[in-house]
Amino acid sequence: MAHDDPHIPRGQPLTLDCLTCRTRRTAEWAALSDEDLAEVNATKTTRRYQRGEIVYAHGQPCNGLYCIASGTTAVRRAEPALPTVLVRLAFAGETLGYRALLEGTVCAGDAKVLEPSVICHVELVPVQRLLRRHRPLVMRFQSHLAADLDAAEAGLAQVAWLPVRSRVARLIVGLAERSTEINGEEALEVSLPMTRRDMAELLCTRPETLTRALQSMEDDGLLRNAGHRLAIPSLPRLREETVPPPA
Amino acid sequence: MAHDDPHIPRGQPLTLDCLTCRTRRTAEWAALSDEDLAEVNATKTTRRYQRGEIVYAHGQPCNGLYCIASGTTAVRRAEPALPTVLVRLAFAGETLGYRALLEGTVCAGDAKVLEPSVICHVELVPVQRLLRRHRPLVMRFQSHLAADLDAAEAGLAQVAWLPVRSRVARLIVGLAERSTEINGEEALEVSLPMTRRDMAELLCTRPETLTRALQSMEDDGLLRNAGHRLAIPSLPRLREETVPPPA
DNA sequence: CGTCACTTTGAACATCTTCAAAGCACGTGG
DNA sequence: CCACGTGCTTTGAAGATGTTCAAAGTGACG
Repeated sequence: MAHDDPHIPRGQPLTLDCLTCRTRRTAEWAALSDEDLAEVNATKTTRRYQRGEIVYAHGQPCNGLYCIASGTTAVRRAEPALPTVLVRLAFAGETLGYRALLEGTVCAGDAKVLEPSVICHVELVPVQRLLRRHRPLVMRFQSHLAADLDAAEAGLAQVAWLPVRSRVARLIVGLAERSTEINGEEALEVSLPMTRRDMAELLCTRPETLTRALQSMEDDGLLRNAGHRLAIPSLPRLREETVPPPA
Repeated sequence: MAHDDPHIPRGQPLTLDCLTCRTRRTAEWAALSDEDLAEVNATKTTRRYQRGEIVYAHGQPCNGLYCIASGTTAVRRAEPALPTVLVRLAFAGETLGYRALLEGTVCAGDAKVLEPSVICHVELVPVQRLLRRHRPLVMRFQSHLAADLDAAEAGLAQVAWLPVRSRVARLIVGLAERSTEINGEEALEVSLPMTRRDMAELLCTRPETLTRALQSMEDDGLLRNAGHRLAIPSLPRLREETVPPPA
């Protein structure tokens, strides 16, 4: 897979209506009235992204917002003199690039699409105009900031106290909870739309260590079919792995 | 030292004027006019805190804001089923507890004073009133949120890519930069107002590992006098330690 | 069907953690 | 004023955990 190939043909533009978007109620834009949203809708552009395409790049000046209609993207963070690190995944309904916009800074990292996605782009100026007159929208973005901070701090807590195996378990449980409505004891599947390298970065470890952790969990019957799609025989049993080991 | 003793006598109240506060220009309140600030000043209370005193505790409903007039406090984060972790230090001029206030949640962790401090408390209601009518103040808090997120993500990047020794170097360089105006090649001192345990948590490691890292840096002539106050013979040389080791 | 990237495996090694014990520093009470 | 207790820090040794490098598998896609 042409993971880092910059020559991927760009997807075709397509049309999509904010007012009837699947994410209408979850995205930041839920704070807007139909009229205001129509304004966003009129100025936005939509296109398909293939796996591996860059949404925005580190150091790039903010040129608006990106709203994920469908798909998953990896949000990386660049730190001077260090390789970038994958800090979080963004799913359908989430808005990308909002921090650079709110703070008037350049992008602090990269956003790269993990699976074929549809992403809308809203120009800088219309958003700024809306933010100026629309308090609830500001509050929504503020909440997003708070949620991201929360997640980042939770990540630090986990790295500080948990071994790799437990962190893997937490990631999988989290994805399982988000991907399906859980039905008690039933077996369920979860897809990992990222490479082992990405997943390793998200967990602050290396791909080899991650493989071994997954392997050991499979040996213990906590997982099956360790590829990019894995089955969970018992979510409760997997959950037991999310706390520090007893010893 | 009565680190965890809840029976520490509470410091005496004292008066302090926001308008002439040393942090007038740096704190969030810099966004306010003299008139608005006078309103804060009228309703706030000020008191001294001793080392070890709790400013706010995990799970506690938000009862306003805490503004550090002087001193340093440790901000911890609680994650279910895990010990709390020290996620950042807050210095004079910083406001504590703002996230719970903005988001209307309970406190996500504890804030504990590290050295004798003076901290003002502003009641919930006056702040909410100000936030409702004062855009720039909202933006200031938003920026604080963004800065904290930035720091948390930087922390993740460092844990992901750097060994303990480099992380220690980064922490010390950061403290050195914040504590004094740097004068080129000169030797300088930096105080560590926290225990080895706290510092270890901040770096996502254990106290023993931290001690050994400091020891090895002292052996290499990068530090001297490794107690709670340490001297830096050459900041540039220490800076070299903040990048991944060559091998 | 060959290529290329990703994944897995193995073995050696480095780093970090754990547990136990000794050394210090400071405040308390005799 | 000194002795003692308590908690923090340091040290040591052993072992677990995680990393690195190299090489062999695997799978997708041209």
